Amino acid sequence: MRNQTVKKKVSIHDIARQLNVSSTTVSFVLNGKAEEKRISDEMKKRILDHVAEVGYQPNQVAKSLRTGKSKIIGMLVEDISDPFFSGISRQVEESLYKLGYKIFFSSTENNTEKTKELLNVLRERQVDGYIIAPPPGIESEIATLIDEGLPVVLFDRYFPNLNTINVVVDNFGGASLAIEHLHANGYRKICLVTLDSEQSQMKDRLAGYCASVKKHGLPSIVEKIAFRQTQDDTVKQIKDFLLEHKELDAVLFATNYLTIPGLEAIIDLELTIPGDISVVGFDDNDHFSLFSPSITAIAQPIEKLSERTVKKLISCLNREKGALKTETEVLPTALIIRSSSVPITPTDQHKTP
Amino acid sequence: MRNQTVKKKVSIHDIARQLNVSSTTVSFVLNGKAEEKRISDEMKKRILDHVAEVGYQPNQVAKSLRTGKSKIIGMLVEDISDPFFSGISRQVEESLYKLGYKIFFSSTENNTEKTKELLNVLRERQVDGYIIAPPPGIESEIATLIDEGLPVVLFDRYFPNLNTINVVVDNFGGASLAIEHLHANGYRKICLVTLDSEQSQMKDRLAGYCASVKKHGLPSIVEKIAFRQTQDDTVKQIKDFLLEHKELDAVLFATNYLTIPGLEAIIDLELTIPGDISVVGFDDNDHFSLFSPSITAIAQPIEKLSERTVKKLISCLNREKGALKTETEVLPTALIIRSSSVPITPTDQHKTP
DNA sequence: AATATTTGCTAAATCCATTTAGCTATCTAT
DNA sequence: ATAGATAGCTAAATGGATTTAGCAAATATT
Repeated sequence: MRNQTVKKKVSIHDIARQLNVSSTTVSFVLNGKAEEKRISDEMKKRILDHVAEVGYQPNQVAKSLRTGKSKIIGMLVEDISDPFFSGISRQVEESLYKLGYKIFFSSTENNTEKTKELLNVLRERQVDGYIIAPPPGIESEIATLIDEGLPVVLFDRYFPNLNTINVVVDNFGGASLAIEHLHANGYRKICLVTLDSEQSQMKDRLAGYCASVKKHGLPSIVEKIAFRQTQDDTVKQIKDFLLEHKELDAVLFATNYLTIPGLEAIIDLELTIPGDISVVGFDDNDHFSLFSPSITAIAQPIEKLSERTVKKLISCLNREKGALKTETEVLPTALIIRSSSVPITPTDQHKTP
Repeated sequence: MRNQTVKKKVSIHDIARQLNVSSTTVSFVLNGKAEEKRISDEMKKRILDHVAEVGYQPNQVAKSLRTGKSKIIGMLVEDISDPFFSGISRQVEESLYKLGYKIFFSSTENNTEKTKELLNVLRERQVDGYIIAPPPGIESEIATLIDEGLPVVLFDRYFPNLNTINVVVDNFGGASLAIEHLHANGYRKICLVTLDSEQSQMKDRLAGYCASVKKHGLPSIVEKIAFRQTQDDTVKQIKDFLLEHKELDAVLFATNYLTIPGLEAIIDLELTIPGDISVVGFDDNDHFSLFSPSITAIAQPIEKLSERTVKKLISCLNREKGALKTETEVLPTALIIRSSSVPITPTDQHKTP
């Protein structure tokens, strides 16, 4: 009659005691080892019935401690509130949930120190595997995880000199696609507004841009935005840049959180799209078709990316101690053509904004 | 020379053995109970130095098992890829991370059964507290958590007949704000497009709409959209609705994932905003200012909501067994006026789309 | 000097499940 | 009748921490 408020959870020992059997037997039955361990069908039934009746549920923490497995995956994204990452997170969570895994999400904010801490926390919690969009400077920590034989899959970006399993999109090809499209539509002074970043996805997009403009004998005009700055500063910087480069007739924004401030900058300057300047964004967005004009974009295959990432991780988790084949899977991007990049009209040709 | 691949983790016992002390002493020192337990400063230093040197880190799983605390919060949102929820998740994660808590996120998809399972998983994992945007039909499970004295904070929606701690926005007031604004700008046939849902936030928005139109003697025209249907079906339903109600001059969409299909429907019908129909969305979005026309919206205070939710949970977690005061905190919304709802012009008056 | 108190530390129990090693009783084969 | 096999179950160790109860030595008190 004492502890009414806090219901004591029943343990496997309570179950065993109530049935007058040993907890070993109960454990065997509950873990599907009845035959293997030669537990009689009668006993099995008795235990299962009673467990169902009292609604006993094993303490997962104790289980994790003993087995070293947690059925938890640690997932580190750059920013859970970014549509690209939250989209992937959602899909990954759904797939893994169906396989009985739970997920720890955290935002790294692309911050090396925070990520180190997060990895530490995940390790202490004995997560079974890792899905990571790594920030810069985290190579050695990732290498350590790999060395210890832990299942790790990197996505979105990776470290070319690290033997990891990676799932990324064809950033080089995506950027090329954008330039080819703009070029075909008559644009000749195409700039790239990108982040000042050494991460693989950004380097590849830059490389794709450079290769394409070079191929067509166009000038290479690149503006790099510092990573950690306010949205307002970014808008300001892009405005300044556009004012200094009045010759531009098109701009490719290298990532979704440059496209938005970029559009703001263009609107602030009262330039018309695509009359004064044509726009393509790397990374599509649900809303781009509702913008006016609608925004042409390089779409990343979010579903496919999630699916492949999960598949890789799962095969990693299930592998029988065998060495895991490290490989980088590259998924194709798609050009979604909308009105922000319609073919240049004769009268628009070489018009200065 | 054997186990090169799998580094054995050091335990507190290893530390104790290496220093020739008992693990009890090490534990006391590491948990800041040195004075309390009268451990000499000399011993304390010896232990701390050694721990730092070998980089020992306590196994959190073992710790959780013993203490019953996990330093993990379970957070259930409707959909982690929805900007409203991912925004809140991001903020909550950041705040709680600073306080040493990690978070389990999951998307309920507003699905009662999935949520029950999720709550079970969270309980088994011994999370220290819960932050939940509850789906319908989950009252008794929530009540159970409360009965067991577990820290629970509901947000965005709640159950009026349940004694929980809730943090929500003024949905009634927000909807009223929208109608007042539309009315003041000359609109007279204002409909509400909402979800067919009994959840508190939706009921309150509907009530706010009804009260406001009634106050001004306007007709009450409400279209309810089934919750679980495809975006395409939603667009179709809204189109049909608009075609059947050509008298409408303004529409309030009750939630962000109705505003987007709603705008699509309007574009498909080749209606102009706000010429043919004026639009206000409940729940603002970063992109609304870039739409053309830009979209007027009722903004929810995401930061404040996150902050208050975390604060409530923390005080719950830290409370000294005392009864927690159950209360519903209601935060104000703000009307962000943009061009989708500019004052009606004389020539527009009572124009039929 | 004898007793009481304080200091400084530790053995062992505990949290709850899994798993190894092994025991007893029954059955089979010779 | 007896050794060997098998069926059916369990005691105890284990994972890695925290925490209770308490011991021995040093110091203080009378």
